[in-house]
Amino acid sequence: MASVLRLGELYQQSAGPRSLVDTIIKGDCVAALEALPDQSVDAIFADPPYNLQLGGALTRPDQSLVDAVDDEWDQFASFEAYDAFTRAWLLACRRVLKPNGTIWVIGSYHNIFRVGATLQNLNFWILNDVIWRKTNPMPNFKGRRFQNAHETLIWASRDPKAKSYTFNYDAMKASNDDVQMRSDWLFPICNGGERLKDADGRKVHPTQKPEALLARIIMASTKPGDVVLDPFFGSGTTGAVARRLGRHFVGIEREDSYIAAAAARIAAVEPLGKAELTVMTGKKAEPRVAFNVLVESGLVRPGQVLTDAKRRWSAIVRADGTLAAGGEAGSIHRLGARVQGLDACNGWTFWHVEEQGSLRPIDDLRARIRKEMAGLE
Amino acid sequence: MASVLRLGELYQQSAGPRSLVDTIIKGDCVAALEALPDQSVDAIFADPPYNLQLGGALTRPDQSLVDAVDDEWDQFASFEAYDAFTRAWLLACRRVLKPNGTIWVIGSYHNIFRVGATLQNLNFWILNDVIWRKTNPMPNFKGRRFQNAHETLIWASRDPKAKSYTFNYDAMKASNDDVQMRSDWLFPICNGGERLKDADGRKVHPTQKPEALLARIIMASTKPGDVVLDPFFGSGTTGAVARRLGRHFVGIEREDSYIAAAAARIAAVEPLGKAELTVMTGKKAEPRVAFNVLVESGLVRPGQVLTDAKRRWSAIVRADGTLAAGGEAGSIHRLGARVQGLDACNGWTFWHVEEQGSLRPIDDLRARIRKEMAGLE
DNA sequence: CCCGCCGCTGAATCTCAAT
DNA sequence: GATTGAGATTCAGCGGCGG
Repeated sequence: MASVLRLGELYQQSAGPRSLVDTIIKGDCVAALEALPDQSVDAIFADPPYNLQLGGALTRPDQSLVDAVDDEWDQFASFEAYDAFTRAWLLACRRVLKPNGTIWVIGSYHNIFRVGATLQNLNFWILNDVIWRKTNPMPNFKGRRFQNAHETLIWASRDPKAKSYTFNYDAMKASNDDVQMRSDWLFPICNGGERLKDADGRKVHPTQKPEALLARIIMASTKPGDVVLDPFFGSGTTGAVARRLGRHFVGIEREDSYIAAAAARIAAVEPLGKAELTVMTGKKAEPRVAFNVLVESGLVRPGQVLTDAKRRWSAIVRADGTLAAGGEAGSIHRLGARVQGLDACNGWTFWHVEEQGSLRPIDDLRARIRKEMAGLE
Repeated sequence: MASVLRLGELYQQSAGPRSLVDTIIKGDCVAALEALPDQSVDAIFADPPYNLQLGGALTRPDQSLVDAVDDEWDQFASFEAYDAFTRAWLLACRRVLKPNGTIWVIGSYHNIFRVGATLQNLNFWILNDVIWRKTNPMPNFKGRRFQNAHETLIWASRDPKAKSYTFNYDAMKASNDDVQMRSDWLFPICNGGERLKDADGRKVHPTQKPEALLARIIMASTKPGDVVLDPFFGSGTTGAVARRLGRHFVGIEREDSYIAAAAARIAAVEPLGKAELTVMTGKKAEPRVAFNVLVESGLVRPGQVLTDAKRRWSAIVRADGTLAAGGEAGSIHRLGARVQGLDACNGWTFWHVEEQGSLRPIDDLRARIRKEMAGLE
């Protein structure tokens, strides 16, 4: 039986029969869940091990070493072992989830497909998959793949018949400039002051999630006073955000160091008053539009000739979204600099296309695309 | 055995042994794939049935009916049936894929988790999951979920050991404002003039994919002249884009109406010329020039002093094309690593020579040699 | 006090040809 | 197949430090 750590008297109303509310239960996820009654939590957020299967060490171009997630808890012998683990904790979660409750699971391509298939096999009903787009992901240092710039969340109800799950549609829409909240969300990764550090300045947990992500999840799919279970509590982001937003939490965690850090973190949280429990909206930057978007959209054709404003230089558009001129090739910026013999050049304003007899900078074409994308971040 | 429809004489060079190249094979995916030899295609793009499992009819707020994907080919009795189907066509694809080939599969949350898990079970190696963010997705009319604004693609190599798969990293980066291409892509859904319509103005295929999406995929992961297989050819977007971009295609499709539309569409495509199709490459593709070539050509003299960009370290050039510093000697790379106390170092960018008062990396001198060499060809 | 430069870092399945 | 060695490879953001 797992031992229970109560967080002082964070919530008076949690005393009595709901004795595990607002606590961190120390122990293995499946065993610890036995302490909870059937159908006792309103929502679940789960950030299970991703089973990354990393190879050797990875260095950046400056030869510094990437601090890999190589913790023991992320090691599985095989996909079968990972599937068995996934099935076990999802089944345990299913028992304690209320019939109209929903579950969120986050993962990467290493594990999320197995998690999603297992969810379906256990008769959970997927409501959405949601993409967390990272504003500042780690680059692909060796240039062998696309930059892995997102993680995937699955949001599912307990079973297909459940129609009365909580979804605060109007709050989501109102907080999103009065258009429906989409399934792709943009947030920075957790760093800076929010990132928990130990006395030596080292990160407390290798995969601490940003509070903004949990805030969106909790605001979207729970009501004030609801109980949110996190079976892989880690640094306690779910607990901190739940408390701030006037929800209750139950955390399960095996490692003492994580439990201690999470407990201190949550104790320091100041719950918001009822009035402030409205959703915060993220800033929207002007969408970045790269030159290949013009090519792919057909606004600029491969083979088309670009010139500068005075037709002193010209270049040919290639299908891969680069330019070629005089045996050289490169991006619109590099080649613009190259033909002029400069170190740098803004290709958007330098290169022009002919339209109805007059020259227009390709920046005008980009503006057209941006207009179509307006509001998409 | 499937029947074969040849698309006129689209490609003269495809006659003879490669008799199925640039054709649409009519038939069931798995059976038709038997017509292809082992390890005969460079890349695969697959847009399999999504197994949408839609309930009743869906109406918009104005009571108009949403034209749902309710085609017979999208109906499966169970997840088990869908898994068996997925496993069968992926195995057949695996056989015809070259060892260094890659496969793309697109799907939604209804099916992509099962597809991803099956890919892993069959020993495909996931390289990225890529998110197609839609600029103009259909709203969620009932307001019960987030707007489903994306689809997911999985990009995988044939097996984990395959390291030489095609990825045109430099072209992707150069066309993306000189930063790495991310795993989230923004494209409009296919409509307007690109959307195939029949004589009555009805869409020919319910899930026609945008050409821009296929263009990015083909430009990123194939070379000109490669063969791209699409086992669920549908309206032939893969074939049309492959032909335009100087790649070959093989399509497999069951329905005559789709085959006819695709054949007409592809026949109308104008392939781009060789110059427009040249793919941007990086240093890895350049001919090797050893440091001693610089010494032998006199660009660098024995006894000359090299330093790093900030003049923190220096070394002396020896006549044999090695460097010496502080009693140590070795290649430009080894010695660069040595003086910095690192495991590795790119000597070409680390070491500099003084020229007219300013420091230039010896990589610049190498570029000069390469330019002379290029003129000799 | 501010600005710029520099160093550090984040869930990462991350080289390749020659021998 | 394993080993060796050349040499190619990063984006956004935070914080510290110096001018």
